[in-house]
Amino acid sequence: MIMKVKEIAQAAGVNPDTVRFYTREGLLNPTRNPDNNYQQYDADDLRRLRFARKARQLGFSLPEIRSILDQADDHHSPCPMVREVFEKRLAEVEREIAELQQLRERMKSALGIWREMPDGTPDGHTICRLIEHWDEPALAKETEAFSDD
Amino acid sequence: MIMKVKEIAQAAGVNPDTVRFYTREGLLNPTRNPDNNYQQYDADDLRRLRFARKARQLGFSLPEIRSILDQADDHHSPCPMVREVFEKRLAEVEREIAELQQLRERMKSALGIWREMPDGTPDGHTICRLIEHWDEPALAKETEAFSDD
DNA sequence: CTTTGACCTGTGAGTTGCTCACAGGTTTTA
DNA sequence: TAAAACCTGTGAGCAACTCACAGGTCAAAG
Repeated sequence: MIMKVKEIAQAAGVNPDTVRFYTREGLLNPTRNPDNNYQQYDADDLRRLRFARKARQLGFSLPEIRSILDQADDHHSPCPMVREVFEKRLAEVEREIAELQQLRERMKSALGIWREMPDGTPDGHTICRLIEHWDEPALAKETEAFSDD
Repeated sequence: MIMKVKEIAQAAGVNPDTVRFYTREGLLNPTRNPDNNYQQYDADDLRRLRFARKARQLGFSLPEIRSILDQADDHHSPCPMVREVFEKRLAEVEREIAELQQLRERMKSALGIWREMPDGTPDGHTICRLIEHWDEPALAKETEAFSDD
């Protein structure tokens, strides 16, 4: 089963330009139709493309995906690298969640405070002032020099 | 209190190049030292810079921050836009959290299944196969054409 | 048979928010 | 006085696409 760019793109639910991009990035290895120089993708390319998209959803980078795919090509035995990357990624996801949750709590409590303020719902100025006094959760190190205004 | 690039950068805990970048993006309005053409930042610039950094941590974009800052400059009365953007951003954060949590659960349960498999800890191949069969949580629409292999 | 429209080709630029490199001018320090 | 450390603007690079462009190809309609 051979497909042209638009066809494989449709089959995988992606933008044809993404297919072209993945092709030039070496994730897909289509052959050529010698008559017209068009790219010819087969079922294996489709599998690779779908794999790549799913791995992207998991947060793998394109170089990571490419090396996974390459090792699978080489029949290069089980690749422990894949598992390593997967667990590293899981840790990242958990860290991102924690950060975002912290952020959400701070935003929500800020909104709550504003709502309870005498003037009623918070206006823009109030919020600007609040952001100004937002505490930096990290990377506040050499902020001591030139002590504020 | 006048500061040069490196000084204000240090005071805000950012890279001097970020200061230069924000300056050319119009977030900071330093004056010039006519003697040597150096940029001169004052306490107000520092406030703007710190505000910008905090707003960035909340996920505001630079254009958003610039318009907030500009409206504050115009003494343009409380800007309801700010509040709108803030609440929009909060909603985004909550959506991101939900997505990441879903992702985490799927990754963890996958790892759990692998660990319980007869062969012991999952190898790369197993994981590759699992990623291949990962269900797409969304955007699976016209995936029907060219029904897989 | 030719035109039209939809597709294909590769390449280059735009997106976001920085960060770094470069080449040249200035100021400080030894 | 010369080297080190700073300043200047501009331009490129990062990730992962997305889109625009110019030109070639192909299927169907006139």
